[in-house]
Amino acid sequence: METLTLNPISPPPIISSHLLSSATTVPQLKQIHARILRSGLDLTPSLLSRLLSLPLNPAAAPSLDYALSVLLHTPRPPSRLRCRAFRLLGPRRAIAAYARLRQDGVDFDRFDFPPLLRAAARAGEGEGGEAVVRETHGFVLKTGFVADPFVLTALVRGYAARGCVSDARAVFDRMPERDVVAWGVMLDGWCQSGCYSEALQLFEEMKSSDVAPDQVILATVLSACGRTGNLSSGRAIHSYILESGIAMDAHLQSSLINMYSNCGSMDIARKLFDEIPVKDLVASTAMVFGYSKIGEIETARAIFDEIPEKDLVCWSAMISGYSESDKPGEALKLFNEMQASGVRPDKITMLSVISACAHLGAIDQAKWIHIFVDKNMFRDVLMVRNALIDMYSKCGNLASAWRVFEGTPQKNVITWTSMITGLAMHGEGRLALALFERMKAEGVEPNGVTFVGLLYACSHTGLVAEGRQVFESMVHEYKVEPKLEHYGCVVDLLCRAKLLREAFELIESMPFRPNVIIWGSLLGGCRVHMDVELGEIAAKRILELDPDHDGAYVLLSNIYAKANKWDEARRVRRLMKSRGVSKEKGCSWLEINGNVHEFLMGDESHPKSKEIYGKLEEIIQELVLVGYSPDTGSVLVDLEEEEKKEAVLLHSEKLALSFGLINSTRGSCIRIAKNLRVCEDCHSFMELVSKAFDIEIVLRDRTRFHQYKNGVCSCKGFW
DNA sequence: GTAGGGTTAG
Repeated sequence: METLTLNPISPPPIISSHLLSSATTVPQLKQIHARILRSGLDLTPSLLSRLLSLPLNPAAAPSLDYALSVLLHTPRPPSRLRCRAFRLLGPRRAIAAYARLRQDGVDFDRFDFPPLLRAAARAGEGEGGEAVVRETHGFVLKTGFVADPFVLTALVRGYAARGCVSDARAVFDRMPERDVVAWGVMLDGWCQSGCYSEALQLFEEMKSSDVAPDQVILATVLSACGRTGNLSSGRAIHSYILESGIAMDAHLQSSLINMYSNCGSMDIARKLFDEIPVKDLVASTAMVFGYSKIGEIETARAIFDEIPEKDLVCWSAMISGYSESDKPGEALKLFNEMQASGVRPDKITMLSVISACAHLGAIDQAKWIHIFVDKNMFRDVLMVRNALIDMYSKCGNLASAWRVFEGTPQKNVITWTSMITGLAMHGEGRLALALFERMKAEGVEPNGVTFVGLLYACSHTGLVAEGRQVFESMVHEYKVEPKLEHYGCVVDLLCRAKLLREAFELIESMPFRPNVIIWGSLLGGCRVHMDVELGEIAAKRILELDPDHDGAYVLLSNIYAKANKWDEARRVRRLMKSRGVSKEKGCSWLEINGNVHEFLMGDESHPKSKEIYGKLEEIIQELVLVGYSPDTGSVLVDLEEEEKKEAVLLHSEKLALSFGLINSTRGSCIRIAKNLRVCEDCHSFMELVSKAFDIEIVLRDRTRFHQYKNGVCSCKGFW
């Protein structure tokens, strides 16, 4: 540490000006401070002034604490120093300083408020930010002279940042004069609170005011259009820009591209993007995002690869693109590449990576990412914890999900919803309902997604009465407007409970046009509980909406086959073939020692393929002894019965299970993830294997978990 | 006052 040579006999006046101005670090100033105290002279204002002009590191808490304590020991610090202190100390200390100064009866002036309000805007939860905004507002009302545009704009921002957006609007409305910045702050305020239609409304007001929108305003409002997928408003703004002759700068160009990308209009986005001579990083990221969203992940990757200097945001966009496009393995690979290139992830990147792990369903990867989270200071970030809860649930590890959940002190609605949904996925419907009671007791308001989870919990556990009651309370007690997916859950609930006719009536009477998912639930129910007539209707409706829906053909044909209507079954299959529709290939994943192995139906590409088929043969022989015979009801192709048996025995989850058995010992657990729903034969196969081989099997299919133990599955038949 | 990436469901 650098030290200053102090002459112990030098007289006090020299300490004051010369030494103070030559100090360049906080430790040096501290030494001088000690001398000043000994000298008996009060030089704290000069000391404070010098201290606040040093480059104080915002991350260096000790020097900021020191600055705060000097400020608090300075009697009546002048306005200039108060301002600088509010700016430099960081939100928490700035608010503490303000509280003390107010107690000391300091007369604040209009220069104090903007930096103070900025601190209040940035303060964390529970640090008193909102109180500061309200008190400042009180000052402004009491002393009319403080009502200058800077203070009022800062107030608008302060209220908006604290989530009090209607208070912000009230201040904004009473401003005698509003410049373009004031409009911008208000506009941003609505956007930050997710009130995008109000933002658009405000933009309309602005157009008829005497202040003309500039590039910043337009970029903000375009972003609002993008976030809400409001293509028509976005296009109108595009026209407005062209008509009003506002200069198209790089920011605005990127905002436009982003708006079109977000609205799924990739043709227009592409055209605008191609017109840019030098590809802007932001515009490229918007393109990567847009192509990922419409499922053109290869095109997204091509643009991503062309970006010369990749920053954190574009890496994250590409990672999340893979994660959302059913390519979680690629997402994790890219995450490793990102780190190898020296880019550090932030919490938003982590959300995508954790979500990728959840989609992958691989528990070893999940544990690894959790360790990564802890090592990299993301442990206490609520959003990250929420994502971890979901990840563990989806990886079949409910106990770990629960541990993260209970270890989260400040739970928000997403925390509760994730845990409720996790319990639902694992067939713990009653626990999910109990958790909802706890959530209510703790005063957390459920949202629409919470109710999806709860209804889902009921339908996957066969709790019909409870499910109806949940739907009732959602509408009447919580005033959550039921959306299509809520009706979908109720339809699912009724179908699983064999109340097919009632489900059909609900579909016909609900205030939405049913989509393929809703009809699919009914069709699935008809398949399980055998209702040919309703099944035909459901399949017909699905194929009207989506002629390429492979599941509809498959299920309808299964229904006919099960009802011994062979001609009909064949007709459906021929129709499917003539329309060129093919069934999505079954695919299963199995994780061994951190490596994920992929199996397709009838797959022989695995290096240990021979061994796998040998093991499968052995398993079948053992199961036949306990009465197993292949159930071919789910086989679609026109085959002889023997060949069908063979086909069902080649299902991807059976191959994965064989490989799992080769690599595990009795009493352990095999985890398999599958892209489709598990078929009836595989389901009973797994049950039998769990008993015969004394092994636990956790199978995640498209909709839920099946945990096979000692011959029984946790789904109790609801699947 | 500034455009790009985000957790729960489907």
